[in-house]
Amino acid sequence: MADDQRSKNDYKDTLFLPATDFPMRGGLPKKEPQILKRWEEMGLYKLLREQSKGREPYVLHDGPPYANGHLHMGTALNKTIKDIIVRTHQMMGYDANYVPGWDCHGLPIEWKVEEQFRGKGRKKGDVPPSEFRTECRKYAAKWIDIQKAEFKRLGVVGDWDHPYQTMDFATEAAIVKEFLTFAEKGLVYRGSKPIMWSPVEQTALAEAEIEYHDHQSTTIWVKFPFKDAPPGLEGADIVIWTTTPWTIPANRAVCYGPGLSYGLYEVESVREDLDFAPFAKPGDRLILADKLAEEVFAAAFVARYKRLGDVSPSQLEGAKLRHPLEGHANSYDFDVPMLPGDHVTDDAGTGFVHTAPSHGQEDYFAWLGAGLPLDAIPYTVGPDGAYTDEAPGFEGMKVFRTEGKKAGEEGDANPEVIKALTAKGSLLARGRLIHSYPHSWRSKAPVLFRNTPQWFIRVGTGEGSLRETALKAIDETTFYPPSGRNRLRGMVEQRPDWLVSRQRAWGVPIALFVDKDGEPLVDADVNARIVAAITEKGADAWFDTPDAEFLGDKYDPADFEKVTDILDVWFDSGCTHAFTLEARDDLTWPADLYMEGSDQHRGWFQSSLLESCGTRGRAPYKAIFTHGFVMDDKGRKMSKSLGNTMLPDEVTNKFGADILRIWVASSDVQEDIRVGDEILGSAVDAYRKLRNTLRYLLAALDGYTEDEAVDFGDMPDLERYVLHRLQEVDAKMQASFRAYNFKAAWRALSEFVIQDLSAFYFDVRKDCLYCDAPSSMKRRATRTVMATLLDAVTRLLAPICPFTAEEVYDHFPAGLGEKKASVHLLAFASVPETYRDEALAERWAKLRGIRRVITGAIEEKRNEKTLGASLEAAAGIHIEGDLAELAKGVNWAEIAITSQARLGETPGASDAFRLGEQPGISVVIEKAEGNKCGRCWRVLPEVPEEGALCGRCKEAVEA
RNA sequence: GCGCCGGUAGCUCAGUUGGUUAGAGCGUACGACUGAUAAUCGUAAGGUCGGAGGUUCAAAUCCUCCUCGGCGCACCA
Repeated sequence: MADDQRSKNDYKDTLFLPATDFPMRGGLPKKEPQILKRWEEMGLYKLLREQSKGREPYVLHDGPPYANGHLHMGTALNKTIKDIIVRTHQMMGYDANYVPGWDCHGLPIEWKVEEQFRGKGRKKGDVPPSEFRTECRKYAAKWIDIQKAEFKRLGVVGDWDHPYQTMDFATEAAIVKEFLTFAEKGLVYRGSKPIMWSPVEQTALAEAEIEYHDHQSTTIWVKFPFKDAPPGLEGADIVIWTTTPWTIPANRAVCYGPGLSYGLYEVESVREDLDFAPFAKPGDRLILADKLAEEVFAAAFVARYKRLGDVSPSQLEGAKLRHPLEGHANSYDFDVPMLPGDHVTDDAGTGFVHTAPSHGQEDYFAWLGAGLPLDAIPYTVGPDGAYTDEAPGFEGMKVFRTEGKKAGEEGDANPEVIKALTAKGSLLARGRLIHSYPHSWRSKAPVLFRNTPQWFIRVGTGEGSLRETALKAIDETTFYPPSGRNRLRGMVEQRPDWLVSRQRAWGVPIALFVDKDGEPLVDADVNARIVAAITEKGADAWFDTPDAEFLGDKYDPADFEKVTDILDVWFDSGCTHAFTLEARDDLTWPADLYMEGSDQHRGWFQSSLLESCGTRGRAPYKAIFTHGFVMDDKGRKMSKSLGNTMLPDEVTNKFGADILRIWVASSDVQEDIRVGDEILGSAVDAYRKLRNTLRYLLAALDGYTEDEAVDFGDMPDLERYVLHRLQEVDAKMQASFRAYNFKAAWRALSEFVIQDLSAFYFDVRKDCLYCDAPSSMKRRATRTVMATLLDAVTRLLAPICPFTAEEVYDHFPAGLGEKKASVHLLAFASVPETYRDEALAERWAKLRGIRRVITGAIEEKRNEKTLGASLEAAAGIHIEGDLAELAKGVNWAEIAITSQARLGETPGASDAFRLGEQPGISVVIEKAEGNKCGRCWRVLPEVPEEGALCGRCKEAVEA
């Protein structure tokens, strides 16, 4: 026994066992930062650009993330996909330059900075705007630095030293210039729109700045007489109900529901058990929704009433009413049209909706939808919540108090309006209601919808409109997936004009002067001075520079008003193509691709489209790719409250960026994708398998040089088959990369590596590799193929796992492959088309089918405990039909890793092993006869005694 | 509520113009090896293709409804 042991070890030294210092385990969390550092030091990005000078450009234009907060899985997904796209195109031979960018302006940063100031005991109103903006700028810059480091950690390659930032002075100026181009084209106009307004803080509020609290409102039922009553409705009044009496002076229409059932009612008697006289009088004729009549009469203290007949909505069509305040302060003597509206229901109220287009979204749209003019909408309430002179008779009265301890409480407006209505006899009833009402989350005071002047970009409709240009541009764009086209198209078809003004501080100014008629001044010289000033000093220049300096000698500042609103941040990001793609020499316009989450159909894809179509007549992109959102492992949205969140940082720290990237590459990113421990676990498993296979290749190729290489024509069938498969996989992967179908590429790669290489080719060739003499043609052919595999697979892996590919490349045998400073400076390998041999592939597919029967037969013996290693076996194979011819001349012992094999013998009777899926093949496994070769472990009759050498090994050892 | 997208084994994905018993890899179980060894190899068990109707000789695939989930729906990036 001791002797056997020794001789075994002796022969072990004569084997050519794999050797490499490439570690089995990646240790990615530690190793990746080191590799990153090296790339940084060698200036990889710069080397890439220098090397690809003159190549056809491929431009993926980065949609800017918001410069606030750490990365989440969604941003990591986004940047990883982009990086894979950029890297694959670079390796396919393009100059794929990637310039990342950031969106810096906007409300979320304002909030954070306000918070900072409040922390120091300063209110926003106390901080000079320029100081406030400086702080916003600092805040954004801080997060850009943090995010930049986080993006780099994911392995994203790009011009991180020169990203674009929407807050750069030159960029702010460029955005202003773009906006002024719209103005020059006559596409900018001042309109009007009701927005949430806090009179206490005198600011517009976003939906997210609103919270809802119970609020007690005075409700009123108001009668509107007909101007010319439709036949049969003479003397009847339309009744509305409202919780905001103060909006009555702004009333301009009454909406009815075209699908509701209405009736004409008459009051017969009122209650007499009261200590006051109800407003309603016997004989009053009222029109009400049938479902609500009873309720209304109860509120009006009507004791008895009768229904006189139906009122069909069609009778109301086109009817005109008189304002309930008609004659008050000698005013309100205009027609109040009745408008159909689907928003009108008979769930509450009267079935008629008091419509004040300056105080409600639905009112506003009902008004515009009826084709009524924007400029007929009054501004009845000012910034302080007080009536303006467009509310005659109520000027200066406040809806809510805005000063002192009682700020937020009801002002004079409601009581005064009610008084006036009562005087006119227009009031039918009044009451109180506690209901949920929007309040400012800062001051907790109630807010109101207030009509304010706003700036719009005209999208328009029909020939020559921006909408038409945009729709045409959508037709000319390629969408991945194709359904994106309809989605974007639908949104562009539906959307209203682009509201671009915001009453905020942190953003690019709407740098316009408005004349006395409300028209923007369009003058090239003035605009040039504005752009020059902002280029030099940023947005502050617009606010701080005296008007005269911009207006020059031609205009009198007294004739113009300076707009102090800022631009919608979507306009900023809509301009990235202009100030990045167009402005930089190392990029091209339009972009080959915009790649973002599907939410950007409504965001950046659209704002960029409109901006570019308005100024340049076409889309700034040739194609759009959309990805889905990151969900938890059950497909649910991630949220802090559910506790199912995961951060990219946790993934890279625990597993490494390459693992995160495999997760991305193996998922269907065009849909929502899931992430969780199990899912990342499979990415880790896949990684391990891949890494080990590459490690095996490195080890098998220890000491390999080109001198050893064998010509394709001189290779055994098996080698040619493997090269065929490599060619197939390479072609498939590159085609998939081109179509942005990474999961197909990943699948092709991992199935090839696992099934064809690890489980088949390597296993079969192990004996040859370890035991044959280095001079043997077969062994040389094997190593030639393995060298080709290592080179090609490493390159194919590089865009997906840039860190590991680099590590593998570092360990390449000295005599192998193209030498560059980094694997990322290489192109994909050119696997020759001549490797393709479909007939050979078909043959091997069948041979592998036969092999499966043999392995199955061996397994059966193992289960019977009569066999351990497959080398203990001798296979007796019988094949019927066409397959028999095919199997001839194949070294089955080698292919099936048995010691011996005989083909074509009479099938073993009933005990022969068969597989249902491989009909006509039967295999009998027996113990191989002979002795075990002490070196290669095959059991052969030629081996004189147990542990001695077989003929092949003897030669190899002696050579 | 409205618009768009999706639901195939525990997980990630294939399923070509509707056409044999719906596939692969991973994971799992069991086993082998101990010369890829915290690796490698083998075998096996897993699916009423979200549900219900319908069209058809034939449906994961086409139609309708339902259900579950996602994105968007104007001061929010």
